[in-house]
Formats: sequence, structure tokens, C-alpha cells
Amino acid sequence: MSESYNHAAIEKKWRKIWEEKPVNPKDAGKEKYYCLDMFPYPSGNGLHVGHWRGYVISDVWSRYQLMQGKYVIHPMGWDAFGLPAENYAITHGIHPAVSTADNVKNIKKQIQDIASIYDWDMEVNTTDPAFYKWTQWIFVQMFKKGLAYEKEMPINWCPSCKTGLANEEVVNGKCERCGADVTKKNLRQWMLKITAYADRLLDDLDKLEWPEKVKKMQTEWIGRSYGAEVEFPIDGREDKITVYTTRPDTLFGATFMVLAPEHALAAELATEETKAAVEKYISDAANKSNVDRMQDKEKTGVFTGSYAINPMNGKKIPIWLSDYVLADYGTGAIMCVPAHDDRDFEFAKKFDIPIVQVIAKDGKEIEDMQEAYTEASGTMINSGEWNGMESAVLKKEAPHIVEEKGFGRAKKNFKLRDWVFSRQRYWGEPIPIVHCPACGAVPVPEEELPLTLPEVESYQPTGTGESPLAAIDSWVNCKCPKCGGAAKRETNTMPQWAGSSWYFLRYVDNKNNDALVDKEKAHKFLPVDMYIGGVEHAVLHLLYSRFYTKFLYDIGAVDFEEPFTRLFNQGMITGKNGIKMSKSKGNVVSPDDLVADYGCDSLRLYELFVGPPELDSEWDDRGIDGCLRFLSRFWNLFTEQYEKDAPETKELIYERNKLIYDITTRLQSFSLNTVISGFMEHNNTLIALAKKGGVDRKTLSAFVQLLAPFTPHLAEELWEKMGNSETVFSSGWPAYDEALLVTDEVEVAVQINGKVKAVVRLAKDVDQAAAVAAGKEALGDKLSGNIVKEIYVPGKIINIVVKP
RNA sequence: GCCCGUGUGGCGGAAUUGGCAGACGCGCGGGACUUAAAAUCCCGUGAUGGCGACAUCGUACCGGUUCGACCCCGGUCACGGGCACCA
Repeated sequence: MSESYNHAAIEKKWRKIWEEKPVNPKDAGKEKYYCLDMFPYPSGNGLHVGHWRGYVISDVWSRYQLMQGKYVIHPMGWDAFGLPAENYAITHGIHPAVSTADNVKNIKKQIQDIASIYDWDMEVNTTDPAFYKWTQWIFVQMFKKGLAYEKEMPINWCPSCKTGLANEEVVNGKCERCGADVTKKNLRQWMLKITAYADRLLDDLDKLEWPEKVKKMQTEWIGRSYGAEVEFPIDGREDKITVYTTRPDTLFGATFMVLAPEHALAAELATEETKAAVEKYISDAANKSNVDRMQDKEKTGVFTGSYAINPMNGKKIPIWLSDYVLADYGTGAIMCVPAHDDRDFEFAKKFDIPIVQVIAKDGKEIEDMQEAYTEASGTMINSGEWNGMESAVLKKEAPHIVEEKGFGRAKKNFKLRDWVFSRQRYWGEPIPIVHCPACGAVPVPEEELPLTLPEVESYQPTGTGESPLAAIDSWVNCKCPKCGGAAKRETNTMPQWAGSSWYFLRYVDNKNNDALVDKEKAHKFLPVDMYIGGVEHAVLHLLYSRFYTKFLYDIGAVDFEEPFTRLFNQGMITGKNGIKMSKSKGNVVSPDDLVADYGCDSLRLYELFVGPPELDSEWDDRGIDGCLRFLSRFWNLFTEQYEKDAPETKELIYERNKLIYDITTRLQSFSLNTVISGFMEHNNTLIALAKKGGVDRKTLSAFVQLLAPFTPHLAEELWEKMGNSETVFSSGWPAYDEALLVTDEVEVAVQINGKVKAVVRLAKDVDQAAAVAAGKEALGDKLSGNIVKEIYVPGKIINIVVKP
């Protein structure tokens, strides 16, 4: 009896060997494959089994590419700026750099337990000045191109974190980080003009092999629409109000206008009688937090007392203010067509404003309208010169008509807003800008980068909205790089997204001090072929990274426009009953003990076996027993049968081909859970064949190779036992012969009226008549009544349709 | 409210996309080995009825198409995710 499967000894042995002789040597001669994980934030809580899953998936995929003869770029790094470290510093007085370094050390050890083929020479850390030098450099380039600009704006303000938040950090009106209700505050902010890239970000989605779901989410986020800008003269005044509309075809139905309370003309349009009410409405809206404003489903509004002129028909229409009009979308003012827009309809009903239908529904005017008719299909009515036209056609032509008439133009709009890029925090990249009274905002000269983050006495937010950096006079006061006069440094820092928007470029040239990445290397190793991570980054991180990459392409820093060719989103691992794993819920499962008890290989298998990789899965520790049992059984099978060296039989050849086919096709379609069940099933079959007559070496060898990406230690050990001196990862991927997958005989189910009553074995090319005859024979006296139809689907089913 | 997923045994999940529902694993029951236990191995395991070979029902619910539906179509419900007045 040979020795049984000892995972601890085997894993220890191979870790050491791989350390000395990596299985993925840097080999410029091979075709490259860049398989990237979304890099983690080094949290103090360490990794749980959910984090593991993504890394196992990416490692299996990487090793599969490796076995296909590619040089695999598979790096790992740390997204280490961010609020938790800063909050920890506030409560414990420990510098974020110190606690972060500790966390990195712990998590790195945990990640190394996975036995991934990460190339640690490529490691990056966003908080390393040598790294953020380039994060700052990119910002300076954007500034020079006019894509980074300052703007005083009402930003979301978290009174608890005492910091400004981007729209995307506000979840249901609450701070994404701490859950406090978000209010508003006017602050000077640095903005990035991502909207300048809106069209390209949208159009280039077509080029990507990404999940449709993610593409759709990005499409909606960017939110492009086509319509027209139309100018409405104000009765009794010289100036005009410009609106944006996607439905210029309904212009004759515009019976009122609404301005956002923040609109520049809002207060001015008030008359003596309405002044008090208008001013109150404006100030209420300004003080209302986003939460309140969103929760008020019921429309509110106030009449300004002024009128505009509908430029199509010359009619006087009232101008109202209401907060359902957004100040920062379109022009902050809308024309209202209550007959054909739900919101306008609701508003008109509530404030008793006339409703004029301009598109016929089913060819006629609706009597006693109860809801808006929002379809753009029907004939125009009540629309003067447009009467009789089809609204769908007019919708496209109207922008050009108003342009000819001189009061409008075709226009497209986006929901996407510019990106609020500054944070009033300490633990982030300092924004490399100097404010000079004479020269304005001046970038720190590139040769002075990185502008390092200074030591600070207190990490406490200032509470005034300024960063803690503002309290360091010696740092703030400086000379203007342009004129040499006294100037002050920018004290805002960058958001956590800054580093993560481009880190994937740096791995392939992480020590370069002269460029963010050498152009040759970028051309050779980039872009990323496969990007693996959680779906929670479907919009922001992926959109920002695409924006950065396009910008870097435009300035000639890289020669590709899209960073991630293919994307895979893995599902979350949850605790019992689908509850998200978290420290506070006490349901976190650490991989550390499982690795010690079951071995890395078994845990890797179970991470995949637990469920389809793209869906959420509930973790149940007990399931891992099955994976360890499978490996032990295969180990025993191998050690017994390899010595025996049974002769190859027809049955074994078929089984080997089927095994390679099953594993390969399932792996290629990313059905990793069924890859594992496939291994188990084939192992059971081989055990049965071993009892019958033995299993040949060629089949065992293929099994070991197929297993290698999943259980690298065990595979290497068995591969070595077979007398191989080179690693299994340089042995290639086994091939199957399609022709050998076809058997001479097939099992076919025999049905009566679609219900299975018997099973027959048939020669694979038997004809319909013979098949049906065999089926009837198998049915025997179960068959009764009048046969009305006989169906034979070759190799699948015989169905006899009878009537009693 | 709108958009996108998902719904299958006690549990996690399979089903080559319209062709034998429940693969594989967990758990559970029985047996072998053992002084005993663990480990291991063998058998069983959707529900109901029957000693039984077998019969009927069964993929969230209601209906439809089809020789045949977890799969396609129409409607309903539940859960999860995204967006949330974008003119």
C-alpha cells in the first residue's frame, strides 16, 4: 500500500520549489496574456473566503493560459489610500502609512496562501510616492489640457465625515461610508471633465467583451439623449430662457415652463406680488438636503408671476419654479407639455394649468385625459403648421426647423456629470497645484513630483471643510513656480479612485522613474486581456479607468484606447441565508484555518465548486469535505493504477477523450463549478474502470494535467511521480479527438405521449423505422390504443403518440 | 415607479439550450471493517401510494404553444442588484 494523500507535506514542498524556480518565467519570446485582479484595499480585517474566490478564479484562468504556452502577466498590488486608514489614525493616532503597511503585510501573507502565480516583482502600492508621482503627473497633464478645473459648487456634504462626497458616494441620500444623511455645502472643488469623453466612453463599449449587464449600466449612467435647445422669449424683458427638450415635436403643447430653483433668473422673474413666495421657495430648496428633496414625491412649485412666449405659436405661458427640474442637467429650465409627459401632467393637474394634446392617440383627441400620452407615435393636432405630420418623423425634423426659424438648434445631452475629484482629507495624493495671487492656479513643475504628503500632527478633519493639510503653515506657504512670488499650496487631496484608475498600466513597468510606463513595454504587455472582480465596480471604477486610458491615449502615453478587453464579474460569497459577510454580523469565514485543515488545493476546489462563479453563493464549511475526499480518492487511484500500468482499452480511450472534452469546454465557458463536478464524476468512472481491469497511464497523466490549474500542488507532485523533471505547467494542455467522442451505440429514451416508459440501446446510425420498431418492442404491452404519430430524434428520443 | 437578474429535493447546485429533471457534492438512513469510535468502503435517499416489479404527482404560481417545456410565449408573486423626477 502506498502512502495516502498528505496535503500539508506536498504543499510545503512545492511552495519551496516554485519559489526557487517559478512556473511562469518572464519569457519575452512567448505570446503574452494579461490576467488581472481588481486590487484590494488592505483592510485591517484581512481576507475572507469571499475575497479568495475571485483570486482563485483568476489564478485558474492564468494557469490555464500558461499551459497553453503563453507568458502570463498576473500581478497584484494595493489600493491603499482611503478613509478607513485615516479614521483609524484619528482614533488611534497611528499614521495611516504605518497601519496600512501592517495590513499589507498580513493580507499579502493570506494571498500567498492561495498559491497564485502572482509576480511579486510587479507589486504596486498607490500610497508609494514613486507610484503617486505618476498619479499626480496625470492630473497635471489633465490640468494642462483643461480637463481639470476648479468650480465653486453645491456639493454633497457629509456632516459626520466632514467631507464632500461625489454623487456616486451618496447612496439613497446617505453617505456611502458612514450612513449619515447627506446635506449640501458650497465649496471650491477640483473637477475632472469626464463629460468631454462621454461619446467615446459610450460608443467604445461595443468593442468590449464585457457582460451585457455592465455595458448596459454604463450606457445608462452616461445617458446620452438627442433633442433640441429652444429659446423662449420672456414677456416684457429682453432676455430669453433656453430649454433642452427631447420632444421638440410637442412644442405647440408647451403650456408652461419650469425653472430649477437654482436657475440664475429664478429670483429675478418674481413680481411684487410673488416675491415673498418665490424667495421662500428658493431658500427652502437650497436648505433641503438631498434626502428630503428625493423623498418628496409630491410635486411642489411656485408661480414666478412672469410669462414666456411660446415661440411656435406666440402664446403667453406662465413660468414656474419647481425642484423637480434639476439645475445641473440640460439648461436648468424646461418647457412643459403636460399632455405628453408624466411629470408635467402631474404638475399641471395640481396647479390647474391648461393641458393641450398635440399628438392624436388612435387617431383622435383623448376625452377627459387621465394620464399623459407619452408615446411619440400619432398624427400632430392642435399644432398649426405641423398638423397632420407624424410625430415620430417630426421628432427628428423639429430641431432643424427651429434652427431655421432662428430660435433653437439640435442638441445632445448626457446624464453623466463632471467628476468631483477633490477630497478634504489627509490620506490621499496631494493635488499638485499652487495658488498664486498673481498667476492663479499653477501646476507643480513635473520635475518636482512627487509632491509628497507631509507629516501632520492631527488627522482630525478641520470641520470647516478644509483638509488637515491646511493646518500645516510650513507646507501650505510656498513660492509660485511661475513668478516666484508668495503662494499657497492646494490642500485638497485626490479621491481613492485616482490611483485605481490607472494602476494596471504600472505593473508592467513598476520601477520606471521617467515615465508612468515605458511605451515599448506598454505596447508589448498591455492592454489587460481579462479583468476579474466584483460587479460592485460595474460603473465607477471601470468608467474612470476607461476615461483615464482614453486620456493617456490622447496625449500619446499609451497606444490603446480601452484598458480591459474582457471582463468577468464574480459573485459574492455570503454567509448563511445570503447575508453579506461582515465583521459586525459575525459571519465572516477566514480561509486561514481551512487552508491548515484541508490544504490549499481543497479550498481552491471548493471555492469554485460552491456555485456558479458569476452568481452569489452561500458558504457552507461542510462542503469542503467532499473536495478533500475527491482529491484523496484520485490520489489513491493514481498511486495504485500508475504502478499497474493497465493496457489501454476502447473504453478507456473514450473515457479519456470525454474527460478532456468535458473539462476543456466547461473551463472555456467559465463554468468552473461544473468543471469540478466533472472531475469528480470522471474520477468515479475511473475508479469503476480500475476495478474492472485497470486504468492506463495515459489517462491518468491527462487527468493530472487537467487538474493542474485547479490543484497545482497535487498535480505537480503526481507529475513528478510519473518521472517528469519539468513542471506540469510547461507540459501543454491535453487535446481530445472529436471523432473518439462518438460511440457506436446510444441510449435512447422511449416515450408514450411524451412520458418516458423505457430505454433502449441503438446503433448510432439506425434509421427511423428500425428505431421505432425497437422502441415499440421495448414498450411491450405498455403500448395500447391507436398510434397517431411516431417520432424519432436520432440519438435522443423515440416518442409514440397514441390516442385511447 | 423603471431596467436587469434569480426562483429546481433537507441543503449547494446539474440538465450538452426544446428531448430520460435532480449529474456532482453536502447532509441523512442502513451495512462492512473495528473491542469501540474516527477515518475508509458498499447500498439507499424528490413526494405520495403499494411487501412488490410499479403507478401517480413534481422545476415559484396561473394560462398558452408543442409529439414533447426547468427551457419558448402571455400574465402573477417573491427575492436580489442597478437607476431613481435626466425634460
